[in-house]
Amino acid sequence: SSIPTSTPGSASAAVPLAASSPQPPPASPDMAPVNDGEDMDTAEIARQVKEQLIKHNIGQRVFGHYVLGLSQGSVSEILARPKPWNKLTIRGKEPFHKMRQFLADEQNILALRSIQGRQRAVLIIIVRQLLSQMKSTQAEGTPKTSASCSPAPESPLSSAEESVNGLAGDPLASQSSGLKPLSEDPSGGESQPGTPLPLPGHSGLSIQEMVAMSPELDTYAITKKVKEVLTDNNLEGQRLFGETILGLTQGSVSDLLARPKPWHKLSLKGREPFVRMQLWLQDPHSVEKLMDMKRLEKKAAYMKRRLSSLSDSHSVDGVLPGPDYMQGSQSPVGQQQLKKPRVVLGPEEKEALKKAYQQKPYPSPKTIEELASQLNLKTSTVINWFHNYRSRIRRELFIEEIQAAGGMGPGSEGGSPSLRGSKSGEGDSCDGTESEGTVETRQGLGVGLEDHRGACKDQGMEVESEAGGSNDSPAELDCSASGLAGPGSSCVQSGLGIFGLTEASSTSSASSTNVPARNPRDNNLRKKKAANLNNIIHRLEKAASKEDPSEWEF
DNA sequence: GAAGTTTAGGCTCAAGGACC
DNA sequence: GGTCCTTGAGCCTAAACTTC
Repeated sequence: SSIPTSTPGSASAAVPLAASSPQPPPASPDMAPVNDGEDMDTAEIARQVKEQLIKHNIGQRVFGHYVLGLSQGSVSEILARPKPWNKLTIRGKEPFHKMRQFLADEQNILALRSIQGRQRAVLIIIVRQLLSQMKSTQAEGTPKTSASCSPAPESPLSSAEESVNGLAGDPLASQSSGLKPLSEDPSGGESQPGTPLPLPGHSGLSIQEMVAMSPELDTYAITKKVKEVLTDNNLEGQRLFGETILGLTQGSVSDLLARPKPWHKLSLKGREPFVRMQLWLQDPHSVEKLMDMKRLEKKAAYMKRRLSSLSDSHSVDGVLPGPDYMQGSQSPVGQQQLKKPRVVLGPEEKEALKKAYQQKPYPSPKTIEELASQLNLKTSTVINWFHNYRSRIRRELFIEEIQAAGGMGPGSEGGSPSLRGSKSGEGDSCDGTESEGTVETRQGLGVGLEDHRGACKDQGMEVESEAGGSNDSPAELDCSASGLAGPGSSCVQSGLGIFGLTEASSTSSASSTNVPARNPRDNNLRKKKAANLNNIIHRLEKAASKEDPSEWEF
């Protein structure tokens, strides 16, 4: 009700999304007076707007569309290079009036955030309708196999389709976008990534809807719990769990479990596996089902072996099918020839790239060219390496921060899984720990880490400035004492709202015994960073907790 | 201001190698 | 042989930048 209506001028530009979309929140005529007498700090307004957009995960497109009635490009321009007030025309000043108005009332911001959420929900509903139409028009006689419903990866519907089908109780129809079209396996014998089992309960909601409505989940606690459950039940295989429950490959599961990202750093899509894990943990029959799958797989593997041994004995002239032939029902040879061999960088090449990274985390095209020619690599390989390295360093660094923050997360078990048992010699972990392997062995070294911190400063990743040195929040406090342990807290996420994970992260105290002592300088730095991080998280959560997902309309 | 292009980040897959 | 970890690469999206 407090959302201002659009101005007559901007109304034409601000196109409503759909009939179900809410009232757009642009400023009303009375709220955006063009008062030429006043002087506005356009840079400050732009900065604050930017901050709010980032904080609330609101895209420039949505903001421009609903608040300013401008395109994303224009919003980017205004926010990145706001002109001084005195150089703006009356028309040019209008967006700043609207932005100021937007900032003035938190309801506006929250409304816009819910619009963003609802846009996604509306999309899902549209896709759902399209799908049901498609299904009804499809020939009913065609037997449904996992392959027959498999969307091409490039299909824009594939992801949403998977989400819609995935929980609609139709496991056969649920294929993720990760599935390659060539994976059509009429036998359906092998489980594939992208065929997660239907999730328990919530049958009316798609996974995306659930993700959108989910309160903040403690990703560390969830992965920890999942690992525990899997280990306790002799279900260590990441592949089975990934393909059956998450619809992901083993590699992805490994990554997720070893280096879970904090919830607030994940996009909606990135949160999906965690919601799936959370729902899986809640299912009383989850372990049973997975064990059944394991048994079935074993049986299938046994049958396959028998079959292959039979066919071997019948093969003519020693023409033996290779492993690829066995895996894919289509085309072994042609496919094999099309496949690019994986590039494996040698230690010298990695070393050279790392050195280049330390000097410049964002190398110019010229530098990339030079590096590529020096190392005899393709430029795309060099670009990809930098891309991946930056990304992984960020993640490793964040985990480090969380560890330092007080034993939450992977560190509470005696070191991040990514740090635990790193391969001898290989030691290419992005955290700069090289081959030291464990946290313990890193004790006292601290060299690589510092180097990377330096590098990340260059990238503007330093969080210290974010806190602005203010210590008025419970930043320095231990989570248990800071009052952050309530719902929505990332420190002790014991109450997880509708998803209700229990005893999450109950082992925060364990860290005190497992995290080795560091040198004082390192400790101070970590404490300071952790404090700032807590501060940021606290402020974000405080803001986020004001919005009640149950009020969302779908 | 709109539209097109470039760049970076996020997510994921899957190959290759190491470990058990 | 099965499993896990690491990591190069592909694809998608959002933001920034450029052109008209």
